[in-house]
Amino acid sequence: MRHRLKDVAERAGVSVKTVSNVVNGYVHVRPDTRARVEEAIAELNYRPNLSARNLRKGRTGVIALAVPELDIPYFAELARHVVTAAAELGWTVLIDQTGGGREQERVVASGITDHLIDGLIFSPLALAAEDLAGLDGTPMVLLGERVDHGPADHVVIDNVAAAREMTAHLIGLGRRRIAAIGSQRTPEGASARLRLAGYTAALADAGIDYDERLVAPAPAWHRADGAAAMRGLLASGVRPDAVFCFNDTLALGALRALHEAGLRVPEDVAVAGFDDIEDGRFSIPTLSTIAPDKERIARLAVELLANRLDADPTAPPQELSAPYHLTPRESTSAP
Amino acid sequence: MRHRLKDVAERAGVSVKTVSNVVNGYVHVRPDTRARVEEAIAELNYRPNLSARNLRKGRTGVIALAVPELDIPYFAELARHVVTAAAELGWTVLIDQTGGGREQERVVASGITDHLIDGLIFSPLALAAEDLAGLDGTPMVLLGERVDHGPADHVVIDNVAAAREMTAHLIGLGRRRIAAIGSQRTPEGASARLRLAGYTAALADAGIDYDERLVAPAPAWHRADGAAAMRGLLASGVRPDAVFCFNDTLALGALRALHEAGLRVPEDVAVAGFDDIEDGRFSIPTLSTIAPDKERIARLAVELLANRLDADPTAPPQELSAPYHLTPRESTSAP
DNA sequence: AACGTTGCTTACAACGTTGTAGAAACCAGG
DNA sequence: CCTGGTTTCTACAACGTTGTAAGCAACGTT
Repeated sequence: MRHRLKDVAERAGVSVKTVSNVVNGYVHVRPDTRARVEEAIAELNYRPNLSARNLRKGRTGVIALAVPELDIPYFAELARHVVTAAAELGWTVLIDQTGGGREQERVVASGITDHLIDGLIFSPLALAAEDLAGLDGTPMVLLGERVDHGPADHVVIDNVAAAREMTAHLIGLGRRRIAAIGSQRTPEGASARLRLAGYTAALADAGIDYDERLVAPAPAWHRADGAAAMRGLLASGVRPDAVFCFNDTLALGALRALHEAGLRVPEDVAVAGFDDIEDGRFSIPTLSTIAPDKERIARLAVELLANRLDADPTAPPQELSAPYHLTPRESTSAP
Repeated sequence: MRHRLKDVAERAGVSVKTVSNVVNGYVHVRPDTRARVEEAIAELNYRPNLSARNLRKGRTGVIALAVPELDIPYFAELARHVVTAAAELGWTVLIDQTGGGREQERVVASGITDHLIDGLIFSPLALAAEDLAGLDGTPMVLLGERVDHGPADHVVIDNVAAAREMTAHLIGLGRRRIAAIGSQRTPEGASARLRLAGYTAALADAGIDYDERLVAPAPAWHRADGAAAMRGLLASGVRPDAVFCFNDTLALGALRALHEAGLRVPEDVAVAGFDDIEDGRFSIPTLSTIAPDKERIARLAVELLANRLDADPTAPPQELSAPYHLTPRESTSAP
């Protein structure tokens, strides 16, 4: 049923290698030979066996993208861009879902690199630098937070600056009791730490005292966590007039909790998020956010990988920064 | 840098095949030999070359999941479940994004099956039965709409019954002018046709006349399309007291448009969706929806694939049905 | 006529793995 | 110590592809 080069060769009356040459677009093939071969290929509906080709070439044409969870919209949107950018280079993307635990991420980082993929784009939550030490072979690009001076390329955005800018935006609306949702004390919370740092820096810039009671932790960054954190803040009796959520799903949860509490957004409480996911453009109210250039992030990651594959694989790791911009919407509009 | 069976064999002082036997858990290996080999494997950090193994075995351990768009939450959630179900069988999932066009889907259906994957789970939008004819080899499971009596297994939910049930639910609230958003006349719109059929059936059941002006098409099923369709309905002067959207993202867009028009949900207009995506549990108001059992769908699909791979590959195609249930939330609560 | 040059094609080996078949070592029972 | 059976191990070939090197025409140049 499934044909091989040999079958095509017999049918066209040429050698196996000539068929291979036609398939690979080698120039020195007589037009009539090429035509005969192509005809045979079409008749047999021949398709190359990629495993064999990979074995021979040492390349698979497949890269992996590992993200914590696909149904977090940010990662899904990112995945789309990575798939698109990779397709332009003729690569297929194998998407892996780590679940975000450190152990699972370690498995992905070390395990999946089994010759099946040429490279890995990895958006880790929990992974530490030492987990990456001694990984042989497969080139890797890290997305998001720096795994401090790890041995791999990475693409980041300036979380501190972005968080600071968003907090300053809230202050600019005249808000003074600005809560933050999403802090994390675990080692996994690298993004949380940086965004918190931006938040406190902006408060300091404006001469506003940091109030610990206004900072709510969130174990994960799902809608439910945002809603729970917001309810917690309201129940504790602090009365924020603005909330900076460390990502958009948290913010959507917070919007929901505020709605349930009968508070108006932005009149009573302004709400800001981070990530610019599609939902935020249609939520009620629409959500102000930090919009990282996801397409750029994806493209840079793919290019870094391509570089490491084609050029010097031993070059020192690079860190590239992707742009973002603050996108104000209804949830922080002036009343 | 990267080691082969041969390297391990030399280090352990045994033949290549013995190492292979150890790696594959073959029983008749003396404990001390096994120990020596395992030690060598550990020292060299040996990992099998999957391309070579695949070439030899004719299996890759990879299945593909092809969906139109990853950043449509329904597909992202589905993808998560498929990845989880496949992992239990030791399979890796390669996720492919077709974009939903017929030509692209045809390429995926015929092209990706290039020996790189053992099977394909495919959620097509546009694909027609004739595109699947004459696909050799790779087993495929279709999700969602039946490609009429195509040559492949598929997992469906009863769209007509579900849509009918939801429409009846709206009628049960006392609504009589019930709009539908999401109809499509293109051949791609198989889901749209079935859900529309359920809608009209429910109207007929209740003795309500079908009013064409209440049915709004949507080229795609994104939030923006839902919002646009809703605005269109309102602008046209029809005054629906309920809207059944053919999926949740359309419904979220419709909620937004209603909000902008100053209409209250559910007091003025009840809104219902389909798919039960996470957003709908936190939107304002929360969204009534049809909740298909996504986990079940994923599991059935993976099992069908496993069956076809391990058991009789020539068995006649099966069609399995997954359950769903109507989940009422705020957007259709009694005023 | 002998010579390189170029264009086209081919035989062979190799990529790293595992199935097959069989050799070697071991064991138990006579 | 031999016999027959089991356990343990190995040599070889094969999976389908492509790189290498080399062969064979056909050509134009000396």
